Amino acid sequence: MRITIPVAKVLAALLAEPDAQRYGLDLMRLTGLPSGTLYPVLHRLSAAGWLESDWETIDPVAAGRPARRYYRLTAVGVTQARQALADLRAAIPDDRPSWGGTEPTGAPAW
Amino acid sequence: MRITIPVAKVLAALLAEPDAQRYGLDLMRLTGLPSGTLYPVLHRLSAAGWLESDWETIDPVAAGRPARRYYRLTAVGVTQARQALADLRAAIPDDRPSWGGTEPTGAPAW
DNA sequence: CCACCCTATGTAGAGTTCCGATACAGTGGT
DNA sequence: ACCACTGTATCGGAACTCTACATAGGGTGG
Repeated sequence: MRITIPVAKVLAALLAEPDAQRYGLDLMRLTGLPSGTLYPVLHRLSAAGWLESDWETIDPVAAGRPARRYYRLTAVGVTQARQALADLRAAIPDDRPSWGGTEPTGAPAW
Repeated sequence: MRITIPVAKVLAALLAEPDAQRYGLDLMRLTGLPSGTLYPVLHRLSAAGWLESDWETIDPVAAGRPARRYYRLTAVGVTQARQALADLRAAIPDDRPSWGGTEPTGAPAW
């Protein structure tokens, strides 16, 4: 499973509340991803066994909207996602290299 | 400038020590990226004005190695890179929902 | 009744990015 | 002669992203 930024956003959204029922449009709002990015990501994660999903059991006519497909992390997915995000955060650490940035004419030693 | 994970790794490596002279092989080691990924990233960052670079002035015969090409962040690059990394970190927030250290193996003191 | 927006999932295709392989060039070892 | 090492760099196919678009039902307005 290749971790990219869209993938990481999806994993972060799912990990934030592992018990919540998440569906496509919901994740689009949480991650800010367009549907053309999100759904392929969900399919890849499912194919990799990180996610499982099933259709909401409602009558679309009665509910007045299309049925949702709910996605949730598998046990494997939770572990892998946590590891992947931890690795990613470790690779992009906070900087703070001694000097505080846009100092007005402070430039000391060099 | 599109921020991807390889791009972010390069920016993080350069921001960690903005004064250091960084060259390709050096950044390959720091970021773990292969040359076929790193050099296109460096070129894209240069084209975007975030990086500038020049050749090391040595005699390769006397030094016993090829000359290096040194890359460093421009003033614009420093600002943009900081912003980009901050945005990325914000997009991939820390989880820790309801987690008691259930790890049987090697989980240290925290 | 058609146009249009809303919820919802999903595909198409162009463009961008990634990364293994490869190239080049010089040093140095066996 | 051949391989390993330090360097920079490109090529090309696979993978990924994302703007459109497709589908489908409900509701509202002209």
